[in-house]
Formats: sequence, C-alpha cells, structure tokens
Amino acid sequence: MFFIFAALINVMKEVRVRFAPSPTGPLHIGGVRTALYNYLFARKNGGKFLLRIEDTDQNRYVPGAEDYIIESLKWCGINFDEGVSIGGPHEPYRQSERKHLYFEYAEKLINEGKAYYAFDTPEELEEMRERLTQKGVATPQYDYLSRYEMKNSLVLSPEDVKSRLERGDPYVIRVMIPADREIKVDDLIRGEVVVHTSKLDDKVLFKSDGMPTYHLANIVDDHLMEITHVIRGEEWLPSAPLHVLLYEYFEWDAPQFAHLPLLLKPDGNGKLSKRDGDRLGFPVFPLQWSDPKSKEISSGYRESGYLPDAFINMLAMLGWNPGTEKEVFSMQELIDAFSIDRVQKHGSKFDPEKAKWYNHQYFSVLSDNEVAHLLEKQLIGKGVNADFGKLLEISRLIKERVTLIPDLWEQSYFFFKQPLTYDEKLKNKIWRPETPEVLRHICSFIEEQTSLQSDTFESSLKEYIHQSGFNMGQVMNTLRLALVGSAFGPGIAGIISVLGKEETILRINRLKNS
RNA sequence: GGUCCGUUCGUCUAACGGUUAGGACGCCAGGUUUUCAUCCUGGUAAUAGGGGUUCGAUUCCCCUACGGACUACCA
Repeated sequence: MFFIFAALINVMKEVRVRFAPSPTGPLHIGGVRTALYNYLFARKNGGKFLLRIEDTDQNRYVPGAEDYIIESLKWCGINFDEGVSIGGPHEPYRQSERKHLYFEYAEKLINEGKAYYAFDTPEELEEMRERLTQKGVATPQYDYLSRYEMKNSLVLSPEDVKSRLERGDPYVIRVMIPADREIKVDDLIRGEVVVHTSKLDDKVLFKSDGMPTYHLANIVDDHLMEITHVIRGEEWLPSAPLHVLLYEYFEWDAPQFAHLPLLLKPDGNGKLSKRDGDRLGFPVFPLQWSDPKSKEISSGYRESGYLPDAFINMLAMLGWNPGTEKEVFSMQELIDAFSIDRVQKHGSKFDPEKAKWYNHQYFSVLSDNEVAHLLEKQLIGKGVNADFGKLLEISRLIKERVTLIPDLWEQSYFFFKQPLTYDEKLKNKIWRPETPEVLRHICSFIEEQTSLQSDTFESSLKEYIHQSGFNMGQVMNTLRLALVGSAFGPGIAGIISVLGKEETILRINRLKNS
C-alpha cells in the first residue's frame, strides 16, 4: 500500500531537470549533448527544463561565455523553460547572484556536527599531503584520519575558533564524512554504485572567498529549484556519493541521478577536446568562438555550414539509440522516442564523417524553397544578386549534391559567373578539329527551341545529337566545358534551362573563340 | 598509486539465455548519371582473454587484460 502511494506521488510530481554549465569558455559538443538529453527527457515527460549558470569560481569566469551558451542552445533548438535571461519562479538562476543564500546551509551543517571550519593554509595542506605520502598512505587526503591533525574547529578550542572568526582569518567549511559507511548512488544508467566513505575526503563546501563550491551550490540549488532528475556527465560520478550524503545531511529527498558517458576523440583514446578538432579538422563547438584573451578562433558547426537539425540528430545518436533502425529524427521525433534507459554506458568516439552524412541527409529532404533561401544568403555574402525563381530552379538541381551550406556556392557559382578558365584535362580529352563546327550546329539548334523546359528539352537535345551523328559524350562534355568550365555539376540540359538561350550561346561562342 | 565506471565489425550501434550476431557510417566492387557528386545493388568486417553457471551464453557471475573518468578553497 505504501509503495503504491509513494509511486503515485512520484508519478504526479512534475519532472524538472537542469543544464548547469559554468561560463568558463565556449560550450563543447559534449555539453550540448548533455543539454539535449536533459531537454529531451523533460519534454518527453511533460516536465520543465532549466538553465542555471554555475559561476561560483570567479577566477575562471570568461566574458561572453554565458551569452555563447544561450545562443548555442537557441541555435540548436534546445529551448529552456526557466533560467538565466528568461527568468522563472526560482530567480535568480546565476549562482553568483545567489551568493547570499549558501552560507546558512553550510552553517546549519556545522551546528549539527556535519561540517566544520578549517583554517589550514594552502602550504599546510601541501605539507599534510607530503607527510602522508612519506608515511606510505595510499590516498593522502583531508579525511577521517588526517583531519584531527589539522587546524580546524574539531581540534582547536572553541575560544580559538571564535577569535579567529572574529579576527576575520580566512577559513573554509568542510563537510565531515563519516568514517565507516557505505553510500549507495542509484543511477538511472549504471544501476547501483556503492562507495565506502573511507575513500571520500572532507570536501570544501564553502570557500574562503565567500562563495560555495560546486558541491554545496548544486545541492542547495537543485533542492530549492525542485530538480527531480540530475542528468550530467560521467565526470561527476565520483563525487555523486558526496552529493547523496549531503542530501541526507540536509534531510532532503535526493533527485534521481543519471551519469552520461563521455564523448571521446575520433582516433585513439580519451575525451574529446578542442585540440582534436584543430588536429583533425572538424568543429568541436556548436558556434564559432573567439577567445577574448588569446583572440584565438575556434570553428563552429553553424559557421561550417551544418544545419542545426542535422547537428542535433547526429549528437542525439551518439550514446543513445531508439532500439529501431530509424536514424533520421526531427526534434519532435527524438522527444517521442527518447528514454534514459537506452542511453549507453560507455563513451562514444566522435565521428566527423557521420556528422557530414547527417547533414547531407537533411539537405536532400529540404524543400526547394528552403534550399533557395540558404543559397540566397550565400549569394548575398558573395555580392551576387539573383531572381528568387531562378534560385528555386538551381536549388532543385543541386540540393542532392550538397553536404555543407558552402557547397551551395561551390555547386552553383557557374550559374552566376562565366567560366574564366577551362579545365585543360577535359579540353584535351574532348577537343577535336571538328568541334567548332559541331558547336555551331548545337547553337542553332538551341536558337530554334521554343522552350528550354529541362525535362522535354533534354530528350530533344539528345535526339538532335543522335540524329546528327555526333558523338554524344563528346558533345555533352564540350557543352559542359563551355558552360561550367570543368567536369562537374548537374545535367547539361538543366544547366542550359537555367542559363537561358542567350547566355548559353554566349558561353559556347566564348569557348569556340578561346 | 587509489576509487569508480566501462569493453559487440575501423566507428556509432541492435540482439533484454536459443539469430547464418542485424543495421548505419567509412572502405571496396558493380550499376545508373555519356561529367562529378548523389542514388541503387553487392561485398569487407565484431562479441578483449580465461574460468564458471546453464541443455545452451554476446547476454548472468568471477578473474585477468585493456580503456576511461575522478583524485583542488575548478566546475
């Protein structure tokens, strides 16, 4: 009976998840994936997704990083319901602005004997580690063994502690980890993870600069913001037992945990880093980032010409799969299909080729109209004006030949510019003494046409070449040389149809006279 | 070093004890496109190793190996 009731409450409770990056630089695609899985989970369960900025480390703050994160999520179509920049019922969503509320929680723990003041200097901490290492201690750390040899409120007299605090001596607040207990972390992806407290250390909860550490801030905020599921990277798994213990210390219900596997570098081992992108030539960030200090520029998926939906689809499939053979998913389809228990346990090597494949897939299903708009934007960047109707025709001809947005220009520039040079290899291969004569005939044939509609025109052109006894390959390739300048591009009839009579004949004559 | 997590084709993965171990990317070959790309067809290729449990293990357990994360007054 109790269990049924408890389960019911659980079902009725609104799902609330958060993405909580720290603004220390651009968001890496692993971070985007974490945000995506949180988003999908929230939407799938009819819950809320919030964005919280964890900026408790003032030293690592990078200007522009927060805006970058917000813009990235926006580009990806990962919309949040509450958070920085849009507000919500639990404002503020930036931890630096919540600074005032953390101390009382740390103090409460001290009053209950679950935490303590520590006055050790960095040098003293270093000495302690040194000393323990000398003694052959396997894990030299501030813990249930070493804390009684340090300068903290557990060993100092109450008077001493009081006067140090009144004097304004720098101090931190450390959690007191029990000596001999097992902490169980129930993870949605990994099952039960058990850690003995003797392996944990008395982590700092509150820093001497008056800011909480991640460990304190994330527990307090997740509780206050009523977070039900903490979905985060695997790098947090080792500190999850501490977090579970803190929930227990505060007598709060702990959220469900799910620790996501990492994104690994395409070659070799280890987690994907910015360096891998530079080295292997693919973006590691959603948007281009220019470092405010070093001025160094890192490429982004958006600027490289990826479509956001394709990028998201690719990322979603790295470490999760629906259990079917379907691979192309819209965001809504991802939401419908998503479930946390189909998330992989192990890390995934990132595959830049697959990213391109996804983008190509998305291009081929885009409407002519959508492609034409993308092409139009490219042309504006090149200073080329063109009639939209013409762009539609061109889009239809080239969209299946395009992988990235810049390919639109690569595949279509010859529609807007006469070829200035001719591919020598192709020219040598097809040019014959009679070629100019043949071209003259082709020109007059084109001249006579009443319509250049590509479907009908193509067959009549071929018919004409065939009946005239010309070599089909030679004529077609020569036309290609005249119109495009080299051996690539869509079918000749389609090109002529877009170019029109006048321009086609102009280009043919230009080749003839070259 | 310690703690924790992990391990199916080169890569992403399916197979919740019984399959000729399936799909996708890549690669290779053929076809279509009288160009190039696309596209189509086919091919290549995997259960890390060793022990158990079981009539039967990719699947459950143990050990080994290998890989990864963490090990700050960073998140």
